[in-house]
Amino acid sequence: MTNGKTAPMTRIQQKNRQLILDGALGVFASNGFRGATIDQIAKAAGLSKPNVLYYFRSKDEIHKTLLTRLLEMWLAPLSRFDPKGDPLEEVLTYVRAKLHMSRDYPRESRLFANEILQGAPHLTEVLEEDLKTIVDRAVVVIAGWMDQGRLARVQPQHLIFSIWSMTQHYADFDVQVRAVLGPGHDPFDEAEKFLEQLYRKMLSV
Amino acid sequence: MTNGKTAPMTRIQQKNRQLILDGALGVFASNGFRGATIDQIAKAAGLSKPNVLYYFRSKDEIHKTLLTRLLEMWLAPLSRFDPKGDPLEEVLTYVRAKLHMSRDYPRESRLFANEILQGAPHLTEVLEEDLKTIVDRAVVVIAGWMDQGRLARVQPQHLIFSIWSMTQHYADFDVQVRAVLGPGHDPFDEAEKFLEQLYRKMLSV
DNA sequence: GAAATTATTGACCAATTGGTCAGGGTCACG
DNA sequence: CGTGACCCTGACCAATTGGTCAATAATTTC
Repeated sequence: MTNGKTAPMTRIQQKNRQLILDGALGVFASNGFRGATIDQIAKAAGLSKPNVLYYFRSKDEIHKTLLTRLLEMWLAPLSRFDPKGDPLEEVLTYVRAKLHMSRDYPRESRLFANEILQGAPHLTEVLEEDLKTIVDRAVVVIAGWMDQGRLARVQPQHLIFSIWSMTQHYADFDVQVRAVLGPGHDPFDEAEKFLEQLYRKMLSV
Repeated sequence: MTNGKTAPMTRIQQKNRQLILDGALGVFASNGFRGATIDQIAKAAGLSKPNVLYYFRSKDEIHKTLLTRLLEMWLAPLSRFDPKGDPLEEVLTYVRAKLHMSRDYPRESRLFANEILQGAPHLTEVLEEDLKTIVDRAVVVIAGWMDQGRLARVQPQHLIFSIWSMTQHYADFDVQVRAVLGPGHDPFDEAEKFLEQLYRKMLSV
């Protein structure tokens, strides 16, 4: 039942596991792991607490499932760099993709931020294997462009960090961004223009 | 006793309140507010739980005290922009100051990040008053430089966001940064060089 | 449509946790 | 050196919370 690969899931299992994960995503994102209670998750999912624990062995398992699913989606765009494409446009496409993810999936961004902030207790091994591998591949592509003189030379890893931090900032620090801007602003729209300017100037040779 | 202004504090009060705040900073930073327990704080401070509650009425009060103190230190460098200085150097000085704060006070950075991530339940009013006021002042100075053609024109608020997000990233997402870089890197040293390049190119007219 | 399987829940438990309190120790100060 | 204010703690409490379980309801299967 907890094994997605072999055990065939009934319709009810499909539906309820999804309800739980959806509810839990919001609860974890806005309260952190320790701050989230199974009761809150159950309520958000529209189920009873024992019923939640019927579909997931523990709170930990819900959290872990969520993180695993999330990580795939989160890292996917990084694998889409095309060495044959126009370097600057490739980077800008990635920046936009990440920014739109922050805008459209802020709960996912916050869940991830929470986890990393706490020292990634459930992610350390994934971080050091999958993540590093994916980033390393992207770094090779980017460094290639720089070697060819098609992109200004900067340390590729930090270029990637800059994209992550600035785009995720608009999801994770949303309240702060809005408090500073005040009413009458569209943070994500403005951010998109700002980031395009920034990377065009920075990366042009 | 809880009022720092009028009531004179004994040596013991001074010392123990400081011990508690120091201990609590670490505990809150690495566990979040809900994840932190008074027992952990007491242990970190080397005091008994009831003794901690002798110096602070509640866990909330410790947290609030910490945030208030922190916010001052955190925002101070933003007020130091000198309209008469060299624009690019002024910005770079601020960037360096923030990066060094991330390096030297990562617990403070994480405490702050945790609070904002949870929607800033204890900071909303401060955020919308003090923070906005300070930022608005800095925005005026920066916009002035741009009007004089001494700095490339970008939206000043987002310039500030970019500095905050990229510098704090190295404290808040430390595990991720180190996982990606692997051994043999000094994240903060590299970041300093990267950020200098970035802002020089971006802000040069 | 009955048996077998799956789904659901109220009631409960043990552990944790924020906070209290009475009583005893310690320190400053006259 | 005595006394009042300050400091500290073991024992305790009520609320919360992760998780269990026996019993019941709903579905599927044959």
